[in-house]
Formats: sequence, structure tokens, C-alpha cells
Amino acid sequence: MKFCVTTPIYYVNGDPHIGHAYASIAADILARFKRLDGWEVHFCTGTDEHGIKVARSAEAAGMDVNKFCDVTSQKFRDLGKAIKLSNDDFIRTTEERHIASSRELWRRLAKDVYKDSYSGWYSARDEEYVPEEDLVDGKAPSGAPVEWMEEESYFFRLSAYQDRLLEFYEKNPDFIAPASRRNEVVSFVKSGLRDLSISRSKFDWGIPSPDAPGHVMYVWIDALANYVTSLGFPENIERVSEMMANCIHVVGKEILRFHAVYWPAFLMSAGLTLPKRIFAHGWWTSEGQKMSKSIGNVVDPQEIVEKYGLDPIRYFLFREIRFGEDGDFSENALRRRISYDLANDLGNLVQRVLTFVQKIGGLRVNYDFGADERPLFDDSRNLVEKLRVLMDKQDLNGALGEIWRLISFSNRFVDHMKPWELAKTNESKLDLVLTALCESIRAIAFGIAPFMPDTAGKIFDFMNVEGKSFREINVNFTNPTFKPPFPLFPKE
RNA sequence: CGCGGGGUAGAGCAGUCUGGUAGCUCAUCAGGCUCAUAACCUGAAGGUCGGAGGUUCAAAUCCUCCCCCCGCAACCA
Repeated sequence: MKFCVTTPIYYVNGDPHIGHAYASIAADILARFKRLDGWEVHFCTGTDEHGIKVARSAEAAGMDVNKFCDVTSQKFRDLGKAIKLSNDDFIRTTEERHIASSRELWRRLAKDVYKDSYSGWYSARDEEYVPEEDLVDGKAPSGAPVEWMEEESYFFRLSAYQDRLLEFYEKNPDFIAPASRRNEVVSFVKSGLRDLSISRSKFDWGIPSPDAPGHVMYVWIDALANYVTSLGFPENIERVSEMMANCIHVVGKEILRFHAVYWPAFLMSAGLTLPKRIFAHGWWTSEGQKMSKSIGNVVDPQEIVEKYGLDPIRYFLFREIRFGEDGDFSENALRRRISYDLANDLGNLVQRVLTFVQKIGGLRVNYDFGADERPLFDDSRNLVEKLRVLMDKQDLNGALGEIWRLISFSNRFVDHMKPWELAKTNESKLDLVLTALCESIRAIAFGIAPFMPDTAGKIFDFMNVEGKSFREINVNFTNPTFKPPFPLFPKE
């Protein structure tokens, strides 16, 4: 039972923002869920460091390019710490292992690679080709003059993979998610694929293409290869195959095409196993507007985590919208979620039940459930199975909805059973009710653990539960000693 | 006529295939209850279902036309 999940490797050209944190946390949640469910997991993230833009940024900053990459890559590593990523690997495309892996991948593409020339409108000032339709009055969008250029380039025979790709999408309808994105990709491929220029000779900040002096690899070959590098390519092919077969690439919608079209074609050509799914997530606006530096509404993940705490942010990002769609990040909405969902529903449930257990001197376990307690107990024990189905579809929003159904049911159960009255009138009934509630709280803690590891940890600690595996849910409590709880999401 | 998705209560969405009193979650208001960071129960307010026409006893749902929004449209990480 092997499972692999990846984030995009982040381009070191800019600083981390909430979008990076979002993709990373999504992958982290999937990874943590699978680990709790007993799978061997490989969760990888990292930074993409080659390409003309990085070289130029380094120059603009007056820094050596290697040094520049060290500094910016570290920012993403720091972000990972701040949002408690449980990644097993952090890859940098400038690492030796990756350079070797990319070059080997290139060699394996050989039968589909040929040398030709690439031509187009080139802006010397911007150092890039400008697509014909982007020209403004015969100039680059930046206003720079363009000239018709031709340069030698290696090409990948992408056109040869059109039918194979379409057949693959047909046979694997869930390869691209969400479904709306799949349609975009399929219609893109159907419209006809052109061969892909995969080398550059105008700059040298890249991985040298094997057997092609003066050429470095097109950054996307280099970047995509990170996924197999991290799994041990080319030395450990067996592991690469096993992991890729059950691998989810979490990507932003803006880079879906590279992952859903080019990457499978490269893998087919190289004779490697294709990933199980490409999941394209949506984008966040901020307070109803597109995030932009000039408006000043770019959400800095570390700042917002410091202000509201990590778990509330991790919760909000996946509760507020369906994973795969766009959403709006607003502090009002965030505060509402914290107050209503976290403090009032979850926090209060744990508090009212565990405080009560303390008050009567500890839980006296009784599992002889009757018709009153049975439904709650069954829902608690069945929660993980329901979550499994949803998590396999990366329906993170649905999973949280399912957990909150159990929270809400538990709160209703307390209100109906009135344990404070049972304490005076019917102690054995009270024991049944509290046992059922402790069962549900434990199940809820496991359910939220992938999303809010710290909060789950606190509940596990209150209840002296290890919290390492979903299997613990199926073990009956045996007159446990609990610790006095404290509010999980205190209000001012 | 490039391809695709969508316009339903303050917000987010379901319902459209297989016509029949317009629904869910959250938010709002009133009353009840109170073990708790409170929750729960009961009731209420709020929509000409993008627009116009048509079919039908009956249309959010079928047909026609129109308006608006949003993706994708290749070497951009």
C-alpha cells in the first residue's frame, strides 16, 4: 500500500504567498490521511530554480545565481515549517541528484527528440519570444522592439502522442480532476498537438542537455522530472513505478497543461509509469479582489498564521470552498469559521463533554448501548470509511462536511440526553451516554487530524489516545483516565 | 458563429436529464432551554429561478432568440 503526493515545485522567482501554502497544505492533508490509514507515503515538495527569469532576477538583485536560489529556496522551506508540512522530501532542481535524473530522462526520450530550428518574434530586451497574437503594434507587450529570430533547438515529438494521450484520458476518466478541467485538456489535445521545443541555447542557467553542446533543457522537462527524481530515478525504478502508479500531483490550474499533457507524453516516451491523477486546484482572491501587490491585498501565509493560528487557517482553506474551485479569502469569513465551526461546534463539544467526565470523577465505560446511543456509536466507528471514499476523490471539503455532521450530531445528542440530569437520576444511562460521546470525540479527533494536526493532538492528549493510526478508533476504551480539558479555540 | 462551464433568497450551492405547490448550508429576527467557549428545539423573514417569446392544463425544468459572467485557446514555471 504505497501512496505518493506532490506539490508543484515552486519557482524561486517570487516570495511565497497563500496560493503556495494552499497547494502544500492540500498535499499535506492527503499525505497525513494516508499515513494514519496505514499507507507507506511519499510526500514531496520543493523549488524550481532554473530558467532565464531566475538568472535575470539574481542579476537584478546583484547576487550570484546559486546564492540567490539558496536564499529564495529557503523561504519556501521556512513556509513549510510554518504550516507544518509533513513532507518526506524537499527537492531543489539545482541538486546533483536532480541534474543526473533529468539528464537520464532526456536520454530516454531520445527516440522522440530531433534537432530543428525554432523561429519567432524575439524581444532582446525581455530575452524571450513573444507569441504573434501578443504583439502590440508590432512590439512586445513590454514595449520592447522585436525581431524575427531563428535558433537551433531540440524538439520533442509531442504530435506523435496525441492519439495515445486521448486514448489514455478515455481509459482513465479520473486522471484529470476536477472533471471540468479534464474537458479543457481533452479539447486542447483534440485541437492538435505541435512538437515541443525542449532546449534553449540563448542562456545557460539550466541543466545541460546530454549530447547537445550549448543547449540547456527547457525548464519544464527539468521541473517535471523532479517527481521521479524524488522517488529515486533512475537508480530505483521499482520504487518509482510503484509510487507513481498511486501518485497524485496537486497542481495549480495555471500549470495543468504541463502536467496533464506534456508530462504523460514524456513518461510514455521514457517508458515510465504515469501518475494516477493530476488534481488542479483553484485560485484565491483576497477580500473579493484579485490578489495584487499594487492593491496591497496579497495574503502572506506566515503573517496570517501568526495572527489566527495555523489550524484555523488550514481548516478555513478547505472548508470554505470545494477543493478545485476558486474562492475568496476574507478575514471576516475566517473569523466566522473560527467562532462558529471551531469554537462553538467543535471546541464546545469537547469542552462540555470532557469537563463533565472530569466532574463525575472519570469515564465509567459501558458499551451495552441501546437504541439511544447506537446511532452515534455507529456513526463514530463508520466515520473513517466515509472519509476514505471522499479523500480518494480529493473531496477535502466533503470530508470536513462529514466530520462536522458528526460534531453536530454529537452536540444534539448531548442536548437530548441531558447528561447533567442523568447524573442525578440514572447513573448507568449516564455511563452509556458519555461512553458514546467519548467514542465520537475520539473519532472526530482522528477525522480532523490530517487537517488540524495540532488540535487533534490536544484532544488525543486530553483522552490519552496515541493518535498514530485510524485502527485505534476500533479499540474500546477501558475506564480511561482523562486530563482536564482547556478550550481548544479560546475566544477573547 | 473557436471550444467549454455558468447566471436560482444576503453569501455559497442543489434542483434542470425523467415538467406538477422553489430547496440545502451558513448568516438574520423572535421565543424556549442552559452542562458548556454554549449548543439545541420551535417559529419567522427573505427569491418575478439572467431577459423575451413559444409548447403545455402546468416550465427553474422542454424549444427559439437575446444579454451577462468565467475558464481554455501551447512553449508563459
